[in-house]
Amino acid sequence: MKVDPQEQLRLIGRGAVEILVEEELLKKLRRGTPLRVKAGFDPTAPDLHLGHTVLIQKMKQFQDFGHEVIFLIGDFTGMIGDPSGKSETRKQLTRAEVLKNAETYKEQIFKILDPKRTVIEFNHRWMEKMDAAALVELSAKYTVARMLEREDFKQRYQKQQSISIHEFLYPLIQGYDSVVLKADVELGGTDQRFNLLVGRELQREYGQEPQVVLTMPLLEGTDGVNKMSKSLNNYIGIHEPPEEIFGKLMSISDELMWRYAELLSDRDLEEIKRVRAQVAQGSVHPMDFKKNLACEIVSRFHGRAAAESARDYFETRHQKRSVPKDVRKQFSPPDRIWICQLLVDLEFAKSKGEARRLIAQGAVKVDGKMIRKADFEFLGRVHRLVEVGKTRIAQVGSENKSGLRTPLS
RNA sequence: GGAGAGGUUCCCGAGUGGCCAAAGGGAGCAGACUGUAAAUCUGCCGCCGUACGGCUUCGGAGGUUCGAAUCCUCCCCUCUCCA
Repeated sequence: MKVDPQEQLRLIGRGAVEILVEEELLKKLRRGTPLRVKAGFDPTAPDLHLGHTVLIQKMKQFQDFGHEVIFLIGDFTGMIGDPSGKSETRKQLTRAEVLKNAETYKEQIFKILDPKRTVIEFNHRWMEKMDAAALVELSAKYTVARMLEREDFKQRYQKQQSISIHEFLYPLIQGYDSVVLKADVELGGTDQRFNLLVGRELQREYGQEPQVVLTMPLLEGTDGVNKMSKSLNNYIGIHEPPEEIFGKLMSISDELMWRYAELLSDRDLEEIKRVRAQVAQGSVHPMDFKKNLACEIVSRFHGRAAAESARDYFETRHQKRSVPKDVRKQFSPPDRIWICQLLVDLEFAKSKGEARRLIAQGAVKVDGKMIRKADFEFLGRVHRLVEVGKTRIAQVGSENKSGLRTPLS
């Protein structure tokens, strides 16, 4: 696809928080040769969630314009752990684990990116060979004062929290990656701003044309406050079953829904604005818009059909309050089993004590009837269905006798 | 090297010999209300087949005591100031 540089710039800028420096990007685009666009990812968390996709969609956009995308897995920097947020020293992954995670990444990113225009790199490739002298040379190119400019370091320093020397190496190495890869552009979340700018600085030091830095907003998690992350358990993973994604999207707040629409939807920004106004004046129900948004996102990763059936599932389960046709979680119970034990086995409760509490609170139903006493016994030959709260539901598998299982779609 | 402050349950944070499975807040879960929205209100929130009780937990290892998160010894870790 040949698109006029001006036009490319306009489209690339959409949704971006900032582009440093825009004129430089335009200049690079005008050269007409494919740009090398880099973005780094953590090797420890191969489960991509919607937050990651904001960035990956941007990479895809570059690809669509004919540029080359470098998906950099920071397996060497992973040893350090990016200090943004609270960092613990991470355990080092073995080569095998890294490769396994990389496979998972591939499987997931290629739902979005074009494999033919994507290069997957690992920074251990050059970092492992770097000797102490070279590292000293690299660290001589940056100063402590400048390091402490980084918001996160500054704060931790002020709050009297520890900062290890090796954490300073993180931005340095990430920047050095750009030198090695001769990146023209580096993409990242706004939290990466500092690191990306170090890359510019270092490229200059090494006599290269500095990369353009493009930052994307961080997507808030389902809580609407913190950035989406697995460890905060406020994430929606793209590998999750369609019903799960759909359900999670339906439970975000209306306010957050607009944010998601803006960052995740392909819809025109103007259109979103228009619907928002309609919702405000009451002519469109927010839930309808939310359902459509959920459909759009689910179908991106699972296809149209799956999205439709996820919608059906949602409607029967939560609006009609009945049991959907396809209950994902099926199991084969023994002839008789203590209900609390069963709830633990199904992972509906963490312990029998918790199961007991759930029952006491009226959260547990068997075949649609609320269980009131914790000594209830589930009879494999009689009972068919277990529910906990509104989202946890499992039924006795009709054919399957092989024990607990969670069939894929 | 010296002086001081500190490490508590998922997180923050009280607790300085028994009334402590440990205040309070947050997160989480359930219920009510709803549009499974948000907000709000209520309950739960270490484990054990429940009540009674038992077990494990307050950086680690020992010790004192009828009894320790709380006292003592050693060790590990973090922060500040001085050299």
